[in-house]
Formats: sequence, C-alpha cells, structure tokens
Amino acid sequence: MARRRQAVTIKHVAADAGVSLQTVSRVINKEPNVRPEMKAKVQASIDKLGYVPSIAAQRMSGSRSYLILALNDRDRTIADWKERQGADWVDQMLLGGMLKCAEHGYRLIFELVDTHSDHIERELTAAIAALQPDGVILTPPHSDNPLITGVLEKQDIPFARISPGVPGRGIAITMNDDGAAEMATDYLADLGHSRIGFIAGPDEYSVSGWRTDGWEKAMATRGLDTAGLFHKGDFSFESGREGAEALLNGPNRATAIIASNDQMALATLEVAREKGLAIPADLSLISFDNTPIVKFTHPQLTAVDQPIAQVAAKAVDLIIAAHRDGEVPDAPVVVPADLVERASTAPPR
Amino acid sequence: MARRRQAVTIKHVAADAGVSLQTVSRVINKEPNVRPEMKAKVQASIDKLGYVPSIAAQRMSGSRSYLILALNDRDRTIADWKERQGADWVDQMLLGGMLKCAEHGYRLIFELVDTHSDHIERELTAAIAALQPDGVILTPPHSDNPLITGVLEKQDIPFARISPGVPGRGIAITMNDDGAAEMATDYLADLGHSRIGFIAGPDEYSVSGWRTDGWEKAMATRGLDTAGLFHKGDFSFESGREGAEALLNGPNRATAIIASNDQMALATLEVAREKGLAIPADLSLISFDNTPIVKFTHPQLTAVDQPIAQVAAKAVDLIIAAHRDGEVPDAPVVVPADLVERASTAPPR
DNA sequence: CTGAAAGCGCTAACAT
DNA sequence: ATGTTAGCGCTTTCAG
Repeated sequence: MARRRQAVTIKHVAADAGVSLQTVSRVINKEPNVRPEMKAKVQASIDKLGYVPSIAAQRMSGSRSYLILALNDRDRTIADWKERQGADWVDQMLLGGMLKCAEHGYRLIFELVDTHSDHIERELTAAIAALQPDGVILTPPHSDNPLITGVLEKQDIPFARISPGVPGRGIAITMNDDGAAEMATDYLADLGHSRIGFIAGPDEYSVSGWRTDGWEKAMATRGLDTAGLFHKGDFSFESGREGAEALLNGPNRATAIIASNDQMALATLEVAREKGLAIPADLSLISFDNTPIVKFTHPQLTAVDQPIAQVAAKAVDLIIAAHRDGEVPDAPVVVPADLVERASTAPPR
Repeated sequence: MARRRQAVTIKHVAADAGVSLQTVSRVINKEPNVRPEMKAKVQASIDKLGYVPSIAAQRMSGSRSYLILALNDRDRTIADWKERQGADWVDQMLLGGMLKCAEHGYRLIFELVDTHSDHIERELTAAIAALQPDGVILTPPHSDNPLITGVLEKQDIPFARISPGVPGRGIAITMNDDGAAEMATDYLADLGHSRIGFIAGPDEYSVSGWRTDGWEKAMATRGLDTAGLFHKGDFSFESGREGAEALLNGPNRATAIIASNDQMALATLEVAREKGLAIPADLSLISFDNTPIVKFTHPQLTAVDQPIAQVAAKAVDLIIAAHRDGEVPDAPVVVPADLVERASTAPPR
C-alpha cells in the first residue's frame, strides 16, 4: 500500500498565508496573542486549502488527542447484540456522546471491556497506550471497578462515572435512580395501590440498590408494608419470571409491580398472562427501562425513561472541560429520569 | 492539563532488550529478517514492560493508522435513535465490525455523514485528514454516492461498499437481496398463495430495486399476475400504511404481503388489524428486516434476516487485506440472507 | 505579538 | 540479520 501523506499540512497553510507554522498553530488552537488581521489571514488560507489538522500529529506533540473513550460492559453488550434484542443503552450513549463530541471537534470511540476479566488492567492500559484518549466515560458496572478507576487515576486521565455506586475521584453523573423509583412508587400509590411489589437488579450494578432504596422510602413514607413484595433478580428475563411468580403468589399478592429493567418487566407480563391476570386491570406494571420493546408489548408499558443520551452528552462536556482546565465538579451531577405514562398502569380493582 | 507522554515507548523496550529501535519495530510489525532468539528477547521485554505502540506515532511515520471508518447515514440513524426504536443495523455493524477489527488489532470508528449535504466532500475529507483511516466501510445509501466514492478513490483509500447499486471501484459486498426476496416469495407461493403483494423501499436505496426484482422474478416464474400487488414506499411507517391500504383494497386483495423493511411490516400489521384481517389466517406477512421488534409483535413475524454483522466483519477482513497488499476481489462478495420462519405466515384460507 | 528550533514515538530507506 | 539516519505534522519551549 502506498505510503499516504497528509494532503495539506500546516506548512502549506503557513506558506500560503505567509506566516510561520507557529502562528497557524496558534490560530488552530484558538490561542491568544494573535492579531485579528493575522488570524483572519490564516483562517482564510485554512478555508481555502481545506486544511484539517492531523490528530495523530497533534497527539504526538501536544497533549490532546481529541479522542474520548466510552467503555461498556463487553459480555452484556455483545449478548444483547447477538440476540438482536437491541442495546438501547449503547444507542443512546452513541447518540448523546457522538453528537456532543462532534460539537467540540472530538470523536467518541466506543470500546468493550470485560469487567470480570483478570487482565482488565492490561486491556485498558493497552487501549490507553494505543489511543491516548483525552478522557474516558465509564458505564456501569465499570463505574465502580477499582481496577479501572485506578488505572485512570494513576495516568491522570479525566473520567466520568455514570451511575457510580461509591464515592471516588472522577466526574460522577447520576440519573437520580432512587428519586425515579420513588416517583414510580408514588405514582402507583396515588392510583390507590398499597401492595406495590419491586423486582430489583443485581448488586453488581449500584443502581439496583438505589432503585430499591427509592421504593422502600416511598413505601415507608406512606406506611405501606413491604413484606413479601421484594425480590432480587439479575436483570435477566428468567430472574424476572421468578420475581413475578414470587410477588404474584398467594391471596395477598402484589397489585402493582415495578421491575428494575425491561427484561424483567417483560417476564412479569408473561407470568401475569399465564396466571390470567389482566394488565392493567388486575395488575399494574412499571418498567425501569424505556427501551424500544416496551412500546410493542400489549399493553404498552408505563416506564421510567432514563436520559442516557443527555448523560453521555454531559459526560463529554465535563470531560473536555476537565481536560482543558482541570475543573471537576465536586458534587455528583444529576440528570433526572422521567416517568412515561402508558397503558400498563391503572387503579386497583 | 498535564502534558501526557507515552509511559513506555519503543526506546524503553529497545534499551531493555539491548537491541536497536528498528529490531523492536520489526518484531512489532511481524516483519521477516529477525532471528527467533532476538525476537523472543524483544517479545519478553515487551511483555515485561507492558509496551503497546502508540497508533498516533505509527500513523505519523508508517502508512497504517489501524483505524477503519464506518460511515452511516446521519439523518436516518439519528432519527431512529431519537425515537428510541433502536437502530439494529448500527448495532449489528458494530458487533461484526468491532470484533473483527479487534482480532486484527484495529479499531472501528463509527461516523455519521449526511448523504444529502452539499458539503459532504468537505465533511468526509475532514474526517479523513483528521483520522487517516486505513479503510472505510460504506453503508447504503452512501455506497452509491459518487461524491463519497470519488474522494476515497482519489485519496487511494481502500473502501467496502455494502449493498452497492451500481458497479464501481471498491470492495462490493451484497446480501443477495434479490435472492432473498425470491426466497420469501417462493415460500409464500409454496404455502399456496398467488396474490402476493410487495411493498418496496425508496429508489435511493438500491436494495429496494433488487428486492423488487426478486419478487417479480419469482412471480413471473410461477406465472402469477402482479397487477395491483405492488406499492412503492419509503421505509417509513406511514408509507407502509399507504402500501397496505392499497394492497388490501378490493375483492381481489393480496393474501400475503412482503414488506421491504420492519417499519412497513408493522404498518401492514396495523392496517390488517383495522380491517379485521387476522394474521396469518387472512393475511400472511413477511418482513424484510429481522430487527428486535418483529419478535414482539403478535404474532411474531416471519422475516428475512440480513447478516449485517457478518457483512461488516467481511468488510473489515477485506479492507485490511486490501490495505496490506492491494488485493481487491474483482466480483462482489455475497453473504446471503436467510428466512426466519415465525408465526405470521400460513396457507391462505 | 511572532518566529526558530527541538522533539514527540515510530517506521522507511539506507547502511552495514 | 541488524543498526543508523532522517523525517512524518504538529506543539512546546525559548528567542526576538
């Protein structure tokens, strides 16, 4: 393959504008100490020649690569893709992250890493060495993986932790999961439900605990009993079935259920149908993911909508700011979730 | 932000192994003319120090950036993401493309470009200048955009065209769309249908024409009349409704319909329900996308499954080969689609 | 405010 | 089979 050189480099621009390389560089990087007329002249040449800096060269000398790495859970993502059930989380991250990156002249590079792997540090170090990203976005469960955050801290790379479970360095961004669970519980209680069941996610994801907390708090505030209304699942369809079976068993069964993700909500739907329970007449159901499929169930599911795109965009903004002037918000940034009302909720019989 | 240097460079490895930089470079690049013992010594140092080459530096001197650009239709992808209906095509491309890239030590960079934009050449040139990718994957409708292929040809960058409509340079990869449409039509005819309708996609996507061709050929082969059985849509739900209305009108209505994508299939489902037609008893339906949602309709849809992941993987393989030794397959590479039988097809009444 | 020089990490071309 | 030299395109010193 032919050795490919940059078509138009900073040299061409400098020659065309009749200035030194430095001046061009200063204009590109929006540095001060350039007279407006110089700047205009250089900019004219840049536009004329269609010059675009090579990020490889920029990375070589300077400190910016204009690359942001988004790390997602490998097994989970691949499994979702392979089953062709979509990966809404990934889509929304790309939507929010890529577009925001583009605004800043950055690129988002999407990477999969295995959180359970014993060579996770090696994998991550390799990705960083190869790409030299200006920042990293961590999604659950990576947000709380000390092996990952450790590498990032040591290398002094700005990183955002989405829905982190424990305090720590890095930019924390949450979606107010406990508040959202509380809101969903309140919504059901306001409809008249008192037997509101909750199917939780696994401890590995810290959002699981928060969502549970929100439900518990709302129930406690209203003085509602939670006995026999809680089941811990693992986000899988099968565990959702088990949860639904447990909560819909006996005379004192739940009349409403909040499932911590879409798969477990779908499973609950299936179990309810098997038991001859009509939704929403006999059972109200709220999903904790507003993924595409909850609009294709019968009835369509009322769901907590997580603003993943906005979170990703926020993460990009904050990472770029952190990379530029080292400013990191001291408190977690909150991008609150919303409740989307559809047809799976109604007052109890 | 602190200026971040490579933690461990080729120099460290060379010093540690007691050889020259070049020898290390040769080992990294698997070049010949290195004695096994040297190679082993160098490799030991690489492993010991955890050395990983900087792709920025590799790009600066050599001809490889280890980056492959995947170009998708901007408006369409963003629209799908925003409606949270998923973007199965994108997911599958990432699945196949990323994993295959990883095997080769490459990275896939996902980009959105607007095919209708008048500054598309500028956009693309900028992306290429910034990233210097070793190859580009073009998806419809970009595969046939002469502005895009022109830039790539001129810059001598290997590129794959997925489902290209017209011959041209670059690596062509098809999914045998006409064969798949023929297969779907035959499947329905074998069930006993003779009034098999077809809702086509827009001309902008060349697959639309091929799928239509396949249907027409199958119908002709069996001597079946196609009058009143064809409608051209634009892949949108609304156009699918129009198509279904047209094909299900009158006494001589279609008893089976093939929709060229999932949205139009869903629309057909809705129209059928409105008309009181049971599926599959009164109407058989085949979707031309096996996206997640077709498994959540009632009944689940029989669908043509397009092997997008395999196509993307194949594209990566071929691009890397082309970049390495300039070898480009002279005939289009075919990765055939399959028919997934579900519950939306049955013999006519 | 602007320019000249040095060097980032790596590989191609040319020695040896 | 191995080492040496000269850049790639850009930014960071450091001089003017």
